[in-house]
Amino acid sequence: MKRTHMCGELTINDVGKNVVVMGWVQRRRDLGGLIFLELRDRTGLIQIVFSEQLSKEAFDKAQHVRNEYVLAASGKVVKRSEENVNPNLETGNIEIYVSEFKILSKAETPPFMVEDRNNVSEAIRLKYRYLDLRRPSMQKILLTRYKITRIVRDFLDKNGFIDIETPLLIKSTPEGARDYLVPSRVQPGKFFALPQSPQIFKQLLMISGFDRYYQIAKCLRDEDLRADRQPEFTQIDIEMSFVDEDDVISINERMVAKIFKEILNIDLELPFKRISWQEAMDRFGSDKPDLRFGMELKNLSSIFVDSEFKVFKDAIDNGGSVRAINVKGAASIPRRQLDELVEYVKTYKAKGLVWIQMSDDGPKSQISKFLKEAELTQVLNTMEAEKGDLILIIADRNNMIVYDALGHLRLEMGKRYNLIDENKYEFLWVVDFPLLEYSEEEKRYVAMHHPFTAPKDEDIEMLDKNPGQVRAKAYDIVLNGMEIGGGSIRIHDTELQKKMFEVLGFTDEDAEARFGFLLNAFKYGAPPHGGIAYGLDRLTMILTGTDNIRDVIAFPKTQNACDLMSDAPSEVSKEQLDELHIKVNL
RNA sequence: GGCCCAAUAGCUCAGUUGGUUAGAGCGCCAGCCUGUCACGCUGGAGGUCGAGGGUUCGAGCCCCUUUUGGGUCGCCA
Repeated sequence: MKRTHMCGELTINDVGKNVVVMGWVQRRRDLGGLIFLELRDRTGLIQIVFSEQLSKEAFDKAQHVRNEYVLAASGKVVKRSEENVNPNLETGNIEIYVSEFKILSKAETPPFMVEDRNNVSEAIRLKYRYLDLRRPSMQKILLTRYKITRIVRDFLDKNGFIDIETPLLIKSTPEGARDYLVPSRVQPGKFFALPQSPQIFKQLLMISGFDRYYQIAKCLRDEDLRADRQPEFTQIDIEMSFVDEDDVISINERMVAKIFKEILNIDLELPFKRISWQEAMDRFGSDKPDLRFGMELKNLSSIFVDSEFKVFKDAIDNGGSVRAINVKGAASIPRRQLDELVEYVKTYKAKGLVWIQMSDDGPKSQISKFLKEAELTQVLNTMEAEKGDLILIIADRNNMIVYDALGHLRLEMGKRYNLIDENKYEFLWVVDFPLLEYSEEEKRYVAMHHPFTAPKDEDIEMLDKNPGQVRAKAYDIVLNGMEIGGGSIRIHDTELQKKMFEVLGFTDEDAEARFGFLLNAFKYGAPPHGGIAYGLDRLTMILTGTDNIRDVIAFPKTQNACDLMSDAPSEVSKEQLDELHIKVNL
């Protein structure tokens, strides 16, 4: 028997045809003298019918068929009578009268039913991932993922980009995330790293003159996992020569618009909004603001410069600030929930949270007695507070803590009060990131993006005296509060790159040992270049409406970075270790 | 590394203040059933209550440790 049709593709137009379908048994309904099976393939379901009249042999065999058996069934497509139509099934107006069929493969009773309404725990799903992936919703997600990459390849191809592979076994450059290491058998005691991204190689390809490059590239980072983070993930990696920020941004906007048009049939308005990193932090307390709702941060510092309320004044005097959000209509929040919010902001290192409830009897706050009448009035004016509102204030000596805590609080309150329209797609570019940030841990400046990001021309002179103030030619593309991609114009000048390494605290020897090959390459004529990389997994999450990165990856890892299906990672034999000259020290 | 949540039948869950033989739905097995479509009816099998220790006359339930899964902070150039 040769398959003639896919199950879900049969229609009323096929009535009368003799067809052969193949697939898995979704469900069996045995009425005694009549057996209905639903047969499933990736296109959908079709009901196939067995009875003694149609074929005694087939009917007898069908008695023994169970769920998830793999069948080939041959028979005639028949229109169902009016009263037997199943409106819940795509193919519900037809069925196949089976004259002959073959069990291609038997199946044990699966640990869970292969159906979307089944609410099976993720651990079980991951252990039997091949069964989980039979479910239509999972098939749809992976199909969408495939469509996205196809659109991307199409678009980039038409715009002159070339897909070039870069190596997986590369030099470890201990800057950034923790590397996955691979021991070298040939060179005892030495290790490769798996790439955190193809960053340096794509820059070298620009120096090689390929002009426009892309790759759907696996990236590996040995860091802890999150709902949107896997150790092994995929980037849409792009690099272009002879471009500035606007060039990169505009071609990417067109690509993203094409993806949204073809996947969701949504026409995005171009160009996307652009705001500076500073503005994003000031207004939203985040470098990836969710623009689907307001509740913007307001700076109250000027009100409290001479305040008698120590907490606020102290924050301001020490270079910090006092900022707040207004949660409209939340004044009647119970005390217990306010206490929870205090705990919530503490997870972001805020020391406390001041609230003002705009109750019917006027403003109520736990710090009322510390506030002067004029201060309160100014706060309420600035916050445009009305009866029924809840003002939440955070002060700290460290502005980043104020931003971070209040930014997360804004998101949390947006969620709690249902202010987020799930059908909206709010894009923006966040630009003018700081080039460097000071690391308390390492007591030095570290690159905010990566050490190859170019500073803005007008800020280069500050590199020596005021490195924290230098802005970068960097841009992130943000959608609904998620960073879906980021990139920059790169340094293409040996001297500037050396300068950058110097600011990062590398000695010449360090820089030479780690990145000497790149510095060398710059010597032989490097074009100005820049690019971007998207998180394909996160993009797919948004386009499929999932909030869990494991759902958009066929075979993902658990929070402990394990594969529950294959049981990786696992121990290896002594022989394998010996060959690699590795001794395990537990 | 820290904090929080969860773990009881194949799956999803209930299980009262610590008290008789741990339940339900789905699934599974058997029988009946010719228009079902989450078929129906009848009957049946199925449990190391994640693991280890403790308290107690008595532990699914309380305490400690631990494992696994999830969320999160740190971390993620």
